[in-house]
Amino acid sequence: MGSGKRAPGPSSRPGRRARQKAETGQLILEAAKELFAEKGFEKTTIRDIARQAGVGVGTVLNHYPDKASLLIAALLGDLTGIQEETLAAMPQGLAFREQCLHIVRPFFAYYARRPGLSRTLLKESLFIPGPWGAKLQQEALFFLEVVAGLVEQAKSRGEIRPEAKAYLAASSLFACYLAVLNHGLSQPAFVPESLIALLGSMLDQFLAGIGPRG
Amino acid sequence: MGSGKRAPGPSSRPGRRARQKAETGQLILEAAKELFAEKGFEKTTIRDIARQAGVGVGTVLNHYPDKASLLIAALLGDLTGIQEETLAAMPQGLAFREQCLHIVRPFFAYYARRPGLSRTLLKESLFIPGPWGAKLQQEALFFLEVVAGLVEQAKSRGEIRPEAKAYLAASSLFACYLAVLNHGLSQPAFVPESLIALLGSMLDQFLAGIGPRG
DNA sequence: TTGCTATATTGAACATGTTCACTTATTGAA
DNA sequence: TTCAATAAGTGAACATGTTCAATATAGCAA
Repeated sequence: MGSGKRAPGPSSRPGRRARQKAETGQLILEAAKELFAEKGFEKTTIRDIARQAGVGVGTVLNHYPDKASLLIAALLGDLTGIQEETLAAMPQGLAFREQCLHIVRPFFAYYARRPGLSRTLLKESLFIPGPWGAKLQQEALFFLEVVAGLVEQAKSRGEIRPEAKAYLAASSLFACYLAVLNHGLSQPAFVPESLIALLGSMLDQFLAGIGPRG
Repeated sequence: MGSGKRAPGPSSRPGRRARQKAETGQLILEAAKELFAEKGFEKTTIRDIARQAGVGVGTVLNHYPDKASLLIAALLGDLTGIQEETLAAMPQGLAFREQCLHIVRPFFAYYARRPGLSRTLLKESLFIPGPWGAKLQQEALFFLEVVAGLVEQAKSRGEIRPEAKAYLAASSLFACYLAVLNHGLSQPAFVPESLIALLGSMLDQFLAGIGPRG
């Protein structure tokens, strides 16, 4: 029934197949990005994506196991890009608190530009099977490592007590980040500034502790 | 096409309609509980539920706006029950840390008995529209209030410094609770004990703070 | 060139959540 | 009692994510 490859092409040298597959995958991804951005996740059907990419429906699901994976694929590149930029542009001499907020700010700005898709990403990202779910989780784990590293650096500056468990602290802070993000996305309007302020308060409290001074 | 009410019944006194509706809703809810518990959320179709309840497909969706709401309805009663029991059975003289863990333990035990449904609940509970989503969120907010109240009590016992912001602290702790829950449900086996231990460590760190002593 | 195998592609078929026009029962008024 | 209005109930129709057997191509060996 199918007509095989879309564009047979004249050349038959080795590597052709892999290149074709990569190109098709890219075509699908571009179409998905465009349509998700334009119409949102739920209003975009896989058939829409296939049509826009000039490809059969089955081909889309051959490259990405399900629609949620397609969303992750569409946004993950942006997210890792933001992460890299932000870490590369980390100013010197910032306190731990400000370092954390410096990382978070561009992410919140990104979410603010596409609250609908961000909502869906946050929701769909939970318990996703397959390689794309794993990639997203890997990204989160890398995030954790980064924050844990910042904690260690802050220790050496005397900003954080030496006996504090860095990874545990990073986990708690990441939990707060996600909770604040969830709260922000649950509001009708996503307001990054107030969310950053909220996260800042949490950071302060976490640094100071709430137990009796001693 | 439809045959109207399932059991017309002889009596026609007022209030009949409301009672019938409540009964039908209950029938549907029981069927949903049973099937969700037996086959899990995704393997249970709305048609299954309708058949088990002896009711048409449309009737199910007339009582609950969508499948996710049906899951919330099926579990929410249990959750509020656990909450009430746990609060009523709170031992006297417990430290704040132990009070928190005392509340969390029965919930984790509940999730451990149905990890699949708990996963789905956690995922589907994000951004659910309609009355059932609101009910679940209300439940979470009540939880927050309870923890904030415990913080205030701990203040008066001198266990928590007076200037600590109670609601902010409760929010951070709830965030950690959710993150630990998510982590546990992401593992192949949900092990309450180790999760409780993890949450305990977070509580300790949160009470002590990680900033320099002074 | 000629076959053979593995792989990419395809759309029809399927499963299932959801919508909706229609039927029937309840209720209160005439 | 009769009847009009309202509400509850119903399943066919629909929309869409996903599966899969069929098909065509690429890569490669003889």
